[in-house]
Amino acid sequence: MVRRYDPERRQRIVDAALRVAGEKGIAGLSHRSVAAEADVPLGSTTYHFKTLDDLLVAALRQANEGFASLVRERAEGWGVGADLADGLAALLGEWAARGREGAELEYELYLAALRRPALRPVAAEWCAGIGEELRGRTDPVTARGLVALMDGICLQVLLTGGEYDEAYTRDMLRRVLVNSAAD
Amino acid sequence: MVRRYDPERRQRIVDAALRVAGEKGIAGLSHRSVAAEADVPLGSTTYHFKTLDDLLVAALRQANEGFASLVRERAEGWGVGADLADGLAALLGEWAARGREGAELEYELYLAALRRPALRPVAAEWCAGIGEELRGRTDPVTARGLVALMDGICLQVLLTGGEYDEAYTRDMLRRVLVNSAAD
Amino acid sequence: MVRRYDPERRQRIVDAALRVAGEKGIAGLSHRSVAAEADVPLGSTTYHFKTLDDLLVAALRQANEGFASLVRERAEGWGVGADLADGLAALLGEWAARGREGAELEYELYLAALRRPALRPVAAEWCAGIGEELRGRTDPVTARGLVALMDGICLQVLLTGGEYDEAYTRDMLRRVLVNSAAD
Amino acid sequence: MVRRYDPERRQRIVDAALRVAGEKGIAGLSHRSVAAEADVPLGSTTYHFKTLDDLLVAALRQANEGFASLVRERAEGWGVGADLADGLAALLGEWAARGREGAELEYELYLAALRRPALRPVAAEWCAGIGEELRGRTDPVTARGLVALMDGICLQVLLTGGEYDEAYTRDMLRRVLVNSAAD
DNA sequence: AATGAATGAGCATTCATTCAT
DNA sequence: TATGAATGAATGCTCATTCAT
Repeated sequence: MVRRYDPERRQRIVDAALRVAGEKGIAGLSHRSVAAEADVPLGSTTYHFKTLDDLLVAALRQANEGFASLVRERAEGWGVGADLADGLAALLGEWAARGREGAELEYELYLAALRRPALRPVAAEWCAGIGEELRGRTDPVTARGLVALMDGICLQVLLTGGEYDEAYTRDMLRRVLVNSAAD
Repeated sequence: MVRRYDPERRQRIVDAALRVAGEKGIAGLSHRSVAAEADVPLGSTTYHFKTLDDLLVAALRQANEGFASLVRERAEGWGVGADLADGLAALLGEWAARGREGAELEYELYLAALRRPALRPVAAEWCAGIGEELRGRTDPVTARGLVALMDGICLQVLLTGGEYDEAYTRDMLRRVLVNSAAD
Repeated sequence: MVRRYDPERRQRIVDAALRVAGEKGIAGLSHRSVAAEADVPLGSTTYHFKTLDDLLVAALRQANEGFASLVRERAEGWGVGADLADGLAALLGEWAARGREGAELEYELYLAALRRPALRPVAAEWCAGIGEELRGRTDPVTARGLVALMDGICLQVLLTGGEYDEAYTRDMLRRVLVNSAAD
Repeated sequence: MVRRYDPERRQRIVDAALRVAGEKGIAGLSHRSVAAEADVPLGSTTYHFKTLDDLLVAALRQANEGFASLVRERAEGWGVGADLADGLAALLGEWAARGREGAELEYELYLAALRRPALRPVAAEWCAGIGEELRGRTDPVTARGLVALMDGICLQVLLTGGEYDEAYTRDMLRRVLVNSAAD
């Protein structure tokens, strides 16, 4: 075994972990499976990440970051009211279009956070991106409702294995938004 | 070795599985942990449930049954439009009031279907209860939106550790419902 | 479960055992696998055959019987010398033509008998068929050599996964036979 | 827990596996039985040999090695024709003289290839030793016949529990060889 | 800093056999 | 007579983590 000078090994391990978790779920993530995927000796994963949870947190934080930056980029074009619904529906469309695997992984984060305190803060960041962008474009209660609705729609797509329906999503988001004006 | 005559052992194993999953999460559920909780030999769990998935399915189905019967009972008092929102919001209130642990467990089982195809059909039944009662009280698209919204709201309650807010839920459900008239 | 009147169940279990052993090898034979293949309750296999060895012996005896009767039928046409080589080579051809599965199973018997005394007598019967027919057609030493050669050729076919070559077999058998005249 | 520094553990596990297989047959070989025989923790056997087949392959290869080197050593003295028969018969005599247990073990491993594809290539090596030495001393078809005959003779010795008869073996090998000249 | 080796705990599953019905 | 239920033992295998080098 040649000891390579490999300054990005840590990053490569995280990438591999995301790939493994995407394919086999968080339950399929182990030091061994990650080491194999990263083509790195087993000891290397335990060296860079003392425990599995450490590795999990690093991987999920990176996954979140991708979502957050997507939100930031797209949010510039969002208006208020019906326009906002268009933007959000399109955003979910982009999210879903990246494939079931990534979406599944990010939702598993929710699930895992339910039981693993170490993941709670990471899970909390997931919504933060959208939350920030909604602030100023609608009232807080409506914002909360929008996020809940989007969550529920994503969940249904994943659990039923159906296709994401952007028109339907836009319609529902609009209903929640339009009435906010009347409050 | 005492060989007990125990005609309800199968049921006791399912009950134990629900208890274990409630306490330690699905990840903590194993033939061994269930056997210990049910005070039954290990072989007994594999005898009654060929695979762990079989046991999981039985447990999820039983958990669902409680929710389904709750829906059936309450649905009689539901009207249409705003009244329907009242009924649904109250229903979720009752569900949440039974305590966090039960709700968490049901959601964890529900979300586990994401990665375990064997659970998908059972997860689909979860919504069926509400779905049936909504039929006839609103159009199918609106019904789908209502279920998505309720799902999202429940998820938020569980993940943020906040309290269930019935008034807010009613408000959001109404927004989705009221506009359905205009379609 | 309907308790069928099924007077041939014992036989059906033996047939199923042969099928299972043919497909998965003797190591894959268990009360359960046989019961499933025979579409019979588990208890039925242990009822008719007290132990697994009992079932194994019954199954292998039946397999032998098939080979023995094949030999008896064909042996009528055998002559002496070169003619005998023709007959034996053709016999092996028929044997091999029944498919790898049956041949594998019968050879596994040899292997198993090496370690399981219960199977020794059954294994001994395997060669008896040919032995009898060779008596009178050649001297005992040559007979022994012929059987050894046939055994070795079969073994090579099975282990290398190659095709049975009747012409080559005939040639080799003839060499052993022709020289017997010179002794 | 004493963690021993034991650089030859892998080899000791293979040795133990051969001992176990010799005593209890391949069927009695398990990670546990080998670990016990090698006086090594269970995890050690699965660490060095990912699967039981891997261990089996290593054991078979080592068993073969003994035979192969025996062949290499003796082959120098072999001539052609009848002389070759002398050499081969003597070689089998030496092989058999090492005792029934070793021979039984080597044959059991060899025959196990029937059902375990992983062992097939290793089983093929078994003949390769002789095959190489025969090349140049006779034609390929005759060589194949010689190996088949030797295989069959060894099998008979083991299964009948009889003694190895070198004179008989020489006689039969000669018959196959002598006629090769006439082709 | 890096890693191969090591290890005890745990897992899902299969099994032969026994026994109450 | 049949058979579903039961059970303890065993199996192959994976794993997180530790440690000597």
